[in-house]
Amino acid sequence: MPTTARSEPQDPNEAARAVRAEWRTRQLLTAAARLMERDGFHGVSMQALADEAAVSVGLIYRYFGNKDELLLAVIINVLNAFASQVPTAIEAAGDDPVERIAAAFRAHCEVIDEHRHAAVLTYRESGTLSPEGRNKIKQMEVDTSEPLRTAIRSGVESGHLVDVDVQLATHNFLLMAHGWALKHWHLERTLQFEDYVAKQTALMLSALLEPERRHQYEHLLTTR
Amino acid sequence: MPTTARSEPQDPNEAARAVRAEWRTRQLLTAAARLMERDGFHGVSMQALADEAAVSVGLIYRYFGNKDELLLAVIINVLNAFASQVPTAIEAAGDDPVERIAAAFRAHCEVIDEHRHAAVLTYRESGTLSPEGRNKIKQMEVDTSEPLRTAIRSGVESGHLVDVDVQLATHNFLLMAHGWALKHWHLERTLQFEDYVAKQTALMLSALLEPERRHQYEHLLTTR
Amino acid sequence: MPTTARSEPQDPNEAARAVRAEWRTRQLLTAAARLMERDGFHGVSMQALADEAAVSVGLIYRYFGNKDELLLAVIINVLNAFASQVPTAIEAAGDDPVERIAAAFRAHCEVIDEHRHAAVLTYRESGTLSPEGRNKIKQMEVDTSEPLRTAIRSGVESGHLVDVDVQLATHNFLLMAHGWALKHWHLERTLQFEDYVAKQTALMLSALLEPERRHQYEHLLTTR
Amino acid sequence: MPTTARSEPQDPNEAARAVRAEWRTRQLLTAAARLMERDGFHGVSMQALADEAAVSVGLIYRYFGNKDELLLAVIINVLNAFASQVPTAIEAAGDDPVERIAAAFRAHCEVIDEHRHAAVLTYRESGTLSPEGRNKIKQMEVDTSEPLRTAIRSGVESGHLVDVDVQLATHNFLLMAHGWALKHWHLERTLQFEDYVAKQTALMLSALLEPERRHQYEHLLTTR
DNA sequence: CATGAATGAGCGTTCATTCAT
DNA sequence: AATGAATGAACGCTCATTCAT
Repeated sequence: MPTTARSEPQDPNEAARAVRAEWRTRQLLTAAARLMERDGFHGVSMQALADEAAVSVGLIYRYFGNKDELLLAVIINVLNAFASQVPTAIEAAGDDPVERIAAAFRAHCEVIDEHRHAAVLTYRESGTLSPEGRNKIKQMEVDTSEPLRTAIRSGVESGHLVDVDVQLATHNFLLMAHGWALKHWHLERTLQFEDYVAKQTALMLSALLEPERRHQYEHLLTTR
Repeated sequence: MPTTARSEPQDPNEAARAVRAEWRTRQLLTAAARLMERDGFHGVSMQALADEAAVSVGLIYRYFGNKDELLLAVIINVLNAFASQVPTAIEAAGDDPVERIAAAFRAHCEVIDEHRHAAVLTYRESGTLSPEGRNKIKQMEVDTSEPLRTAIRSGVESGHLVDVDVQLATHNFLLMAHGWALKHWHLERTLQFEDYVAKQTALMLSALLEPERRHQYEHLLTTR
Repeated sequence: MPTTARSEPQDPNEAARAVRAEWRTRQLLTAAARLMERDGFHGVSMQALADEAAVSVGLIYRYFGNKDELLLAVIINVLNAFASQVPTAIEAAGDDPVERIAAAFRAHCEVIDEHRHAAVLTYRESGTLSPEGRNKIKQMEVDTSEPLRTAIRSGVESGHLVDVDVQLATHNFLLMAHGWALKHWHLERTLQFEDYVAKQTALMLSALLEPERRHQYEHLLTTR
Repeated sequence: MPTTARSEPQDPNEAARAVRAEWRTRQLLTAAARLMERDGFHGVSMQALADEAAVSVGLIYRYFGNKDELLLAVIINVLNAFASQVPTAIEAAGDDPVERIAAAFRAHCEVIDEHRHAAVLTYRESGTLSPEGRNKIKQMEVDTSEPLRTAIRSGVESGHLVDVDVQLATHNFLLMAHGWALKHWHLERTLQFEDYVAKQTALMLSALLEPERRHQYEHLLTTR
């Protein structure tokens, strides 16, 4: 047992261990998301999760304090994806306020599509979490939707959009993005992701765009 | 001792019993919806439900075969409210296609507001149901949204609305109606029901209305 | 409320009531025996019994204090049949000791065949009874087998039978009689009641009869 | 740290675990048999069983899928004892058909005496089992009684026994063997195992033996 | 680091029994 | 006499969690 303080985690063993741990965490998170979407949080036993991830039950507890923390981690994992992908997508869209809104919405939809397994958990199982967990999620949801909200606010302020309730517009975009995950039976099973995004973008923009700006965004308003 | 001849096979005892049973059912349904919204289906034990409804555990099983059936009944109860309230509201709106759509949307929102406790369960807990239960719900959701869908289709066919994907438009209206129940933390807590309905109606109509028809519906498009 | 002591239950109302009660008791006992044989004592709920007998649950408790008492009554009902049928059959067989034994065995078998439903309960469910109940049954079993035991003892004392252990011989006859009720899968399903009785009688007598007496009982020793 | 190369794929850990599991199974089976004989299958709760075996309820379910399976296992355990002990005893008896029958009967009685707790369950609780379980038991009972049946058939065919119904004779021997477990109150409490076996053997053989063979088997026909 | 046997609180459900009508 | 709604203790069973190895 070394008694010297080490400020640098430079021991190659330790590095390997960290890599291993990271890999395990991801493996467990993925397995958990997959099982929980299919069977719900309460429908997945720790044993089933261990089997799916090909580890022992005990090991799960080395990485997550308890089952609730695991759920929290799964949800946070999705929210982190928003935090990392949405701003990037917005920046890549350039300076045009409307293009940035469209890009933000598309990015939200893409994250949800990629994490379809876990995305529904946000709706379905958030009530299961501890108050602290719920607050954390709540804060993260506010944070991750901030770029979209900001883009909309900029659109209004720049005069590209009509004077709409920014909060409500954000809410609607998010609703539509999550609507893809809920992918309700109302929705034709034949409706593809690209169609969904394009059509919903067109619909929202045709309501939000200042009439005299519409001709600039024909490519967003037409869906063939 | 009845002195009047009755041709109906209605024993007064039996009638009283039926009333009592109906009352119990409603009492249990309400308690279940309230608790389940707060704690989720799995978070509510039958004992807790019995306590909330001030009856014994055993009695619940006289009215509902098991916990799943109780959830099913709670959900069906909401869907029945749609089935009874939405068509009425549409008829009361007269013959104008756009007014009928607005009335249908408002009716959906009202039912959800009245059953706010139970409405979220449709989203959150439908995965818990048996396949048969889920199919029944699915069919009922399709059926109860049919009046709205028909109203939108009529609007398109009469030329009041632009040529939009009817299915998707329905999906969006429903999403917005349920959005009131999910009433996400994104939504200002100060936004009142009337505001929500009016603003969402205005938003959707401003996207769907044929431009030359817009002036007829200023009262729906303006939200003060 | 009559204050005069009545030693005679001669009130016609009361008589009618007694008849009714007797009828109810028999109805319940029969239903209970039938259901319990099929599903076992624990497999029959009071509700199921009430349904089978077409009465209400509550009524059963007017006639039997509780479920255990009902089981006791069903078993006692069979034992009473032994007590009434076996001595009669023995007397009808005349004075010959061997004929009396054969008649006693046949009578035991007949009672078991007639009450096949309830007879198995003696074996299967006697452990369920209260100690007092079990003692009562035990005593009744000893009492009802007494005539058979006495017949065997007479046979030994009169020199018709070899000097066998009377207790054990009785045990064996009873075992064989109950063997018909248990009617194990070992037993060919084609073996009829008459065959069973005749063959078992022949077997036991061929072991018990004094050799020089055998020719007198050819009709009991031959089974075609 | 094993230094010897082992060609068997036997991990010492795994072996130890198997031993432990085997021990647990036996521990639970014994406790279950003991309690179930005293209180009947339905009279024994899983908690009571856990207490008796000094384990937790949950652990029982690691070894037996449910309560019914446990009962099945207890019964099968006895039947396996027949399957292993009866044929051995018969072979040890040599070639004489009558000696083989006597040995088979004695072996049946011995197994029942050793498993007195569990033996009664075959009679009392077989109705509790699932149809599949019952069929399995039925088949095993037929199989385990086959050696005895074969021995009797050989006795008849070799002319040692009179021309008796083999099936029925088997049934009677089995009935007598189980009679020791039921050990009815009719039976003197002072009758010892050896007496019982000897006397019952003598009784059956005196009925089944060809008269001219009897003198060869005086040691089986005399009981003290 | 990794295992999985072991725990026990808590669940959904049943059913003998009571009692107001 | 007869009903059946109502009770609640007790059951079989599950599963998150721990800990000796």
